[in-house]
Amino acid sequence: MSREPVTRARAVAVAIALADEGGLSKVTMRGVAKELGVEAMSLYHHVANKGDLLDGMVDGVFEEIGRPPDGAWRPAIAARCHSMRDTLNRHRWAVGLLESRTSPGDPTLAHHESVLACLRGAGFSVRLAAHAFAAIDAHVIGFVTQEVTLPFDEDTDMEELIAEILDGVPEERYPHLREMTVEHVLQPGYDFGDEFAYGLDLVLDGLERALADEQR
Amino acid sequence: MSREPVTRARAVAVAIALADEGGLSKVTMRGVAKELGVEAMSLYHHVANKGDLLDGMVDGVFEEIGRPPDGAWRPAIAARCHSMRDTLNRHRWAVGLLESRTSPGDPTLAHHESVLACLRGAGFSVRLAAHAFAAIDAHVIGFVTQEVTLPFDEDTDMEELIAEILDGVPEERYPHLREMTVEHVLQPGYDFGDEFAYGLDLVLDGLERALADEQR
DNA sequence: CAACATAGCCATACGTTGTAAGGTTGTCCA
DNA sequence: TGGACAACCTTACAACGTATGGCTATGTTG
Repeated sequence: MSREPVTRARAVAVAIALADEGGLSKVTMRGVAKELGVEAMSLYHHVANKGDLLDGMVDGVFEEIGRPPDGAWRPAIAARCHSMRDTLNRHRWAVGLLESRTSPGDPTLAHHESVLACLRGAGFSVRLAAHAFAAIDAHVIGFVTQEVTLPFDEDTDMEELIAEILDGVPEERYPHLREMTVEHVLQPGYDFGDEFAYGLDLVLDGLERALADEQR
Repeated sequence: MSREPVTRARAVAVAIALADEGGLSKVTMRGVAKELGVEAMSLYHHVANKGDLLDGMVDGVFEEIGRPPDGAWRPAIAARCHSMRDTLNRHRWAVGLLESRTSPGDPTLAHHESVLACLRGAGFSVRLAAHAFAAIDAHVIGFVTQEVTLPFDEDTDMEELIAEILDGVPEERYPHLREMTVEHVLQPGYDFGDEFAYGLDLVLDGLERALADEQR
């Protein structure tokens, strides 16, 4: 394919592209190598093993996530959370990797550092910043996990999907699930993605209050 | 190993046990079969394919999660969230499966039904119940995802781990990360798990307020 | 009782995976 | 000129999911 020399960065970039278009299962040493115009074993001169390649992909994703901009902490954090959600949705395979790879590289650490800096700079104590950090990322990661599990393939036949869903959710057995599906989820204009901002506000509201308490 | 006839339920149970002790990668058709005293292909008379087996594992996990008990909604929901966290921690492979398997079985649907029933029974409107449902599970799933990624293997040499961490988090490059590690995380008595309740309260506080608003 | 269907299990085989071990080629410096 | 080194390749292996096609008990039916 290409003729530039192989590098770790190029291998990671190709792996990300492959995963984007065909899921994580498309990321094989042979597949990445072929895309680079090279044989599988040649990759081992640039990455230690497949795990190392996956670690690189995680770092690549974190590099894409916008850091909290300057200014008041709340809009700054909200912006980076929305950016994180967008990025993780653009790379649907990434949420899964987050929890299997446990050796963060520099881009990942640097991103976390920037979030922490934003909070501490806004007057959060170390303790409250720790609370905030965990709660905020839990919401983002958890929400995207739910989002990625939804049975939408971006272009699915809605009629058909609806029939299928209602078929799998019989009235008698799951009355409340059914009620929510029919009266809310299937209503025109409903978008599960909107729940993201709602939940995020819940968390940020609480943190705002906690910060005020702390500074009282 | 065993001589009772193979069933889907037994296969799923063995798969869960294997995953618990050695991670998801120990779950192979051959491995599960051997544990049942049978050859790999025999499993296909009881599960459609490996994906079906994994779906069964997810359902098995949801069966283990306690449903919201009777009584006031807030303690009920909190109890089921703590139960969910405990269960997902007992089966560390499960969070990863949640987001890759998209065809919930009856135990999974029934569990969600029970949560929804709790909220609706407490007076949540359909719309607010939808907000709550998404926000609550986002927190639980997201938090456990973070938890599972932590570099603790339940019995790791702390001294060594600390040195390793501090080595990977140089003062100059990640001052806030360093500060948090040294002044907070590495302090005696610190337990990341405690952040779970804090974040959950943030979410539940917000929902309580929203419910009050709604009923005003 | 004989004939046959079915359920449950197994043997063999194929293509794909990660990667160990070692071989080839080309470039650059002593 | 020679020799080190980097980049790449070839071959090979064990383990994976599963398609295909058996085998063998048990039970059902004429």
